[in-house]
Amino acid sequence: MSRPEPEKSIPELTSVFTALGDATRLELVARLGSGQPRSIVQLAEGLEITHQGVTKHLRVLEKAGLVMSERSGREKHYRCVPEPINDARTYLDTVAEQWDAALLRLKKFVER
Amino acid sequence: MSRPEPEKSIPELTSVFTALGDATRLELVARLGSGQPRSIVQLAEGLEITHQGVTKHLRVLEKAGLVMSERSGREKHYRCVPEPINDARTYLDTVAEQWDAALLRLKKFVER
DNA sequence: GACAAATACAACCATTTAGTTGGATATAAA
DNA sequence: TTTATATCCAACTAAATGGTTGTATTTGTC
Repeated sequence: MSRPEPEKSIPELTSVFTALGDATRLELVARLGSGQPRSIVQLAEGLEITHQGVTKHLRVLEKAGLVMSERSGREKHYRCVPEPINDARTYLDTVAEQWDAALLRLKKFVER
Repeated sequence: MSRPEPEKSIPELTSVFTALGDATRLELVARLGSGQPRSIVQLAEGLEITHQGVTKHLRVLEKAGLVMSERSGREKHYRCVPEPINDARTYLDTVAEQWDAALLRLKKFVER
């Protein structure tokens, strides 16, 4: 009945969703989930945009808190940070629950 | 171990995430979850943007498949459509699982 | 030391986005 | 029938976004 009370602030949530709202970044997210931390060139492998383009996408992910980076020699290694994804998941859970309930109420209402 | 194989296409997913990546639209999503279908003016109530602005946001939500609209007299009523939210949820579930596993592997690796 | 590789910084461009305003159209209410 | 309400369309603006290029800096390799 009550609206979703997010644990994280709305701005934090929107920045996570915005970060996920791009095909290239979803690809990076997928790549970072399949193993060790990876450098920018590694992550850019096979993508048809420049390294700079990838760097920008990684910065978006980093600002949203989805990844962390660490310098190692001349390379910069990015790794995934699961917490924000889980926050977003939790939020979507409550929204989905709310919407399902709303639809149930509506159905009953239509049946008089 | 394998990357998330989305049920829905990547473009569909990104448009859902993009639609959720805005505070006003998250607010609309919350409002639509708490009851009957609502008109544009009803949805715009209390928001400090114009009706046209709200209309635009609703169109983004509709293109992403998150809401449906139906004319009723001079009003247009919007209601929630849960499926895309659930698709997004499912996707985040697999990503989170993948990331947790990646972090576990990394931890074990660091411990030699 | 010279050269190659990985990243960083800055400027630039085209497109999209969030928002506005103004005027038109359709419907409901007086 | 006049008037008010709800939406729609189109044009416009400012800012953000996704991408590029060029140059510089650091670091590893020969």
